[in-house]
Amino acid sequence: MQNDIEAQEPFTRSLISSARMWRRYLDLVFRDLELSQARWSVLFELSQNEEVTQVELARTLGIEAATLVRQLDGLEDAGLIERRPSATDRRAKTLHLTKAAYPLIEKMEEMSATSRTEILEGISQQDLRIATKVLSRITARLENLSSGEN
Amino acid sequence: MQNDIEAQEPFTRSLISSARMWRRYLDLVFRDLELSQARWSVLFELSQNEEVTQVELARTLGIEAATLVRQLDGLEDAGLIERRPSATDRRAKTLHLTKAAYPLIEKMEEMSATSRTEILEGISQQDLRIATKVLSRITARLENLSSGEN
DNA sequence: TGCTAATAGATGCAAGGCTAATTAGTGTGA
DNA sequence: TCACACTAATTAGCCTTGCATCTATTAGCA
Repeated sequence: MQNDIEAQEPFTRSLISSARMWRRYLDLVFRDLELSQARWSVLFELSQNEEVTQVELARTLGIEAATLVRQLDGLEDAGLIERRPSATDRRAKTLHLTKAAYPLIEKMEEMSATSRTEILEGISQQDLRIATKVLSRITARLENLSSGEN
Repeated sequence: MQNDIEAQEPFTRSLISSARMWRRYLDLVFRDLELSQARWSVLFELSQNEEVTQVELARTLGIEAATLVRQLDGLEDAGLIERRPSATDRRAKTLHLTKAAYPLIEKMEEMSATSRTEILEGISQQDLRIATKVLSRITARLENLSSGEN
């Protein structure tokens, strides 16, 4: 079934290092805006789906809730988001973008799309679709593995 | 040419988060050996290609030389590698595995292969090959972009 | 009802990554 | 040959992430 195990090793290396390099490149691109890739992804996710709680947001981002706390602290200090007490659960807080966030998000989305196109240039839509499918599957699998048998 | 730009966004997200999760999983798997994914990848690369200098190794790993320094410090403290002065350039040092490293590398390679198979289970060789190709291409592209236009 | 489990958010600490700056050594062009 | 630019390794300081732990609150069950 897995008779081509050798082919798997380069995959891991490419995955981890390309992700790191991509992140680094985005940090560079966003530098003038004083925001990192990490914070940008929080803002972007919120713009797609506001009013969520921190745990929910952390889950969709695939990071720990504790990690998110710091990003939110920074974004709140920068006046880009607000935490409001949840109406239904006094432990929880819901997250909201401020007015200041919208133009920034728009600009970052542009910059991010531009570099994406730049980086993915020359890769066929077909291949990209397959690669995306493979990566999603891996994410799902790792989610199971990490939580399941802990 | 890029008439399906929308399809690119999910790719970035999947890439960055699957890489993060994969790394986390490997850290967990290696925990008993007191080594992390980061250090393991240094050892593995050295086992493929010994006698290189730090800059060279950093380049093949896709990390900054400054980042590598700390990994090497740790590996040297653990008695797994040695830094020796280069014969041809007094600024440079060449890297070497110690005898203690080999059995450890073998064991880690096994563990790493096992989890790889586990994670990639159910993905066709064909798709995996395409995904690998896409990732390598991205790595190459990012290398150009980051160095080229500073 | 009242005790115990689980959950939401926050905090402390360590690892890994990056950039900027420092030190030592090479190389090159006038 | 000598001054200046470049390169190899290192250090310091910052950000992102993770795990472990804590507090407050909720929810489940006896």
